[in-house]
Amino acid sequence: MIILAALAEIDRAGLESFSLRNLAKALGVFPTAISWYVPGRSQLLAEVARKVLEDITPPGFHDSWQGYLRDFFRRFRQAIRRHPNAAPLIGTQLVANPAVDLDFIERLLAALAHGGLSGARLVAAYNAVIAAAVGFTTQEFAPVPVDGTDAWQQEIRERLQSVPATRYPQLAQNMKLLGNKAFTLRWQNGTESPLDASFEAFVDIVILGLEQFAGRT
Amino acid sequence: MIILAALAEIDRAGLESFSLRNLAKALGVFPTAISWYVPGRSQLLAEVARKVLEDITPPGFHDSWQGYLRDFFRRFRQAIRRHPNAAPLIGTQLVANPAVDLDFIERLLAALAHGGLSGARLVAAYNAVIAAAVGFTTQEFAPVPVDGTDAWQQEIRERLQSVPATRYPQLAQNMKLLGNKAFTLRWQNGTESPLDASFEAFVDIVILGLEQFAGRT
DNA sequence: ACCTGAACACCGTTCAAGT
DNA sequence: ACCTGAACACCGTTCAAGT
Repeated sequence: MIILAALAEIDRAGLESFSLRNLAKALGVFPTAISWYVPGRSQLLAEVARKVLEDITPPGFHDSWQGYLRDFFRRFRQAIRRHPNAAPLIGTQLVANPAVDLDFIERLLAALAHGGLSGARLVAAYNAVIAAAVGFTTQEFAPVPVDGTDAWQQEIRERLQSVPATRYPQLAQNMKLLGNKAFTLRWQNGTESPLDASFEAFVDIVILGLEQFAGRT
Repeated sequence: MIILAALAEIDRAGLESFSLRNLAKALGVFPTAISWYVPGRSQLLAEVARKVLEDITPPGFHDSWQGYLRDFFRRFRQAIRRHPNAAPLIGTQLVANPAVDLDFIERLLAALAHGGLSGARLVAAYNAVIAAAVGFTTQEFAPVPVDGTDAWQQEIRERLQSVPATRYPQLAQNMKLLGNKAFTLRWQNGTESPLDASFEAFVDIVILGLEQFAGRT
């Protein structure tokens, strides 16, 4: 399967240096042979994104719709954790996938309907769940700049430590908690420094919000 | 300013076809002249992403921390709405920006602290807000595949309409509400078909969730 | 059906040279 | 300080040709 080979290439060498020619080389084949299997580069990457997210539909029964959502969020993150180099593909390629997994959507809608949602509010809640899952994971596993040297890391660290407490009281006070743990204040991504606690809290927040949203008339 | 020129190029021709050589041509200059101003292509795109998100810090005073958050979410979306072609840059380039806007972070933390959060829970809430904003907008404005022809659109539409109601009751029942309005079931993105109502509901859900999260011991 | 092989129009980045 | 100009090693995609 050419999609698996492409994903393996991305896992190995990263998305930045991925090319159809390198893929062809890895397969021991001429560059132009790829074109026979795949209509184009972007379509191949879209297939890779789908491959990464396959099998995230929570199986079996759950004690509650909240439990189902929690299970989904964790599976979604786990899927990207296995292929962090492909993370940038997720946010962009998921737009409108003709062969999207209808079973997945049906079950997610069913869970939300079980929570008391229907109609336009059900659709809004569905979008909220997808947006939340995509947002956290793409951020957590977003690639560090190629210039991610030690000097570069040190610079961010020092910049955060030397923040003036008079102008930035919250930043100064929570400096140690924020460093490498808060989005836009990190020098490593989720591969090296996972945000487990933050993710669990995020899932809590979204589910709590959905509960309230469902409870309102 | 070269960053503005790059952004204008992306607005005009799209991110897919953006290249340093095209940018040079638009500036009436030799391709290699670009290298004098910018260390590399990816750094330039990172600067573009920052440019798009500048001035999203809500100004002045707000009646509540919830109001502040709501204002932020809307401003964030508005910023991307102005440059939808640059949307794919947001999710991936925001990782760890050395010259990130500290004023923005301080004020967001202050708003959340005002809501009763502190310490690790404050950091988690901060991450939740960023993840939420990034997630919805990158999804909403994610580029349609280059193959987004009429035939392609028609295919998704028909596929959704012919869903078997026995196996997919939720999908079948909410078919009209989901088509072009639910993530992964759209054939247009936010530029042509904005998800205003869904976004406002999403903001509600996140803020409601944060209220609950802050209220728990 | 599947791959080779040559070719085309591009691309980012280098480095020396000009002014 | 700022740009030219030539060059390098790449890239995706085409199209005809082979088997």
